[in-house]
Amino acid sequence: MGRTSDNSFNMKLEGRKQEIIYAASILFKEKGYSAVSMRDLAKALGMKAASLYNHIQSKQEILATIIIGLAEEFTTGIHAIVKTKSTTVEKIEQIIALHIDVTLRNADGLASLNNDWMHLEEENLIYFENMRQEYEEQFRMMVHEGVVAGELKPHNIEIIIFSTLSTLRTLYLWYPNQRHIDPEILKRDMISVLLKGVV
Amino acid sequence: MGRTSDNSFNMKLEGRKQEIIYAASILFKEKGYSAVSMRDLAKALGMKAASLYNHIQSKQEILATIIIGLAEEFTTGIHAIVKTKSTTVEKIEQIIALHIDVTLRNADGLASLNNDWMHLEEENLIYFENMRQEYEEQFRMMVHEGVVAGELKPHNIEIIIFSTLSTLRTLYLWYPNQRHIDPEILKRDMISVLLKGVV
DNA sequence: GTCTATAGTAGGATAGAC
DNA sequence: GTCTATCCTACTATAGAC
Repeated sequence: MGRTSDNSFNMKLEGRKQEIIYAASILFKEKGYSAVSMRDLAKALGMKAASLYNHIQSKQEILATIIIGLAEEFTTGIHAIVKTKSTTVEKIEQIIALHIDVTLRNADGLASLNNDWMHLEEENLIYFENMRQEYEEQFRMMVHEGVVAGELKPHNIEIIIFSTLSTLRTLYLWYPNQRHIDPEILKRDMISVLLKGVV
Repeated sequence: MGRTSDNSFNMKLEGRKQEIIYAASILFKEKGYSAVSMRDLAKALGMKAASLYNHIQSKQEILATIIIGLAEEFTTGIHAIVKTKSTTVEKIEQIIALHIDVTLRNADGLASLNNDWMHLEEENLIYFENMRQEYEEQFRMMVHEGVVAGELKPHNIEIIIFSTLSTLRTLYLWYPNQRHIDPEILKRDMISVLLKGVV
């Protein structure tokens, strides 16, 4: 499956295909990509496995569609944030908001992005790894500038990056159990906890 | 495989079995339990798949041995911490130290605990889920007491628990790339970042 | 304790009827 | 667009020689 030879990632998918991707996201979240069979997926949709192939080319295509679309959202998002003329703290606040927004929209898909990206193949694996590395690099530069400017405490930069990103990346596991929290209040509290601590 | 009918979890394993568990931990971390075959595992150990069964009963036993042992370490650890007559902040500091210690000792195994626990079967799945729930409950009570006593800021308790645990649970992914950091300095900085924030 | 050989099952994917 | 039937491969695990 070539990345440039189809249109799976950026445009809206036809109805049936979108249903398949959506059902797959849920199953992949529960058991992981490798443990979900095409028969499992078909059963969840009330059809037979063979019928899936009228809508998708392969199991691999489903995984790539889920992951690459989300990775591109994060890439686009952080580029927009970097460009703004904000303070470092404001930029980090916007990154927290970005993760919360994406999580609210597609928590299930984020499970695959976090746990099953290594099962991507060929160009998609490389493409994903490059996006992820670039994302971390943008974040790293941001934190570095914040420390130099005296906005952030002079902690080990890697620890700041790790502790912040690990929390944001795991939101997909936690938020579905906390739907009663208003998203705006969640953003405010998350910003407060991550930036100012709990003591 | 019954939990009480063998001694896999608490005592030291014979040499060859331990090598198998160790090699499996690494492979499970890289690709996940379901995507690692017994042939993959055997190849990593320079033997044939059939030979593995002279040392272990099933693939499932390997997973359970990895996960249950670690879960019991955390259970024992948090019970000891709860019993101490420390302030809440001191207890949280001890929990951070506990996670760092376990991660230093067995980062690979923690990948299975975090990502493949749902592939445990029967009693082991129930046993694990109970331990995990109890762990979170102990943590929750601790944070609650800290807020009531005025030691912790009156944030949403669930957000504090989530942000702290998500970072500690993801240490296994991060620490192997940061081996140059002295464990004691890591503990100190992690305590500072998680409790007092970065601003 | 390791091997070869293989049983028995389940996986992804395709062919062709309807 | 969905189905049944099936191909081919890969999986976990066992049997039995050495």
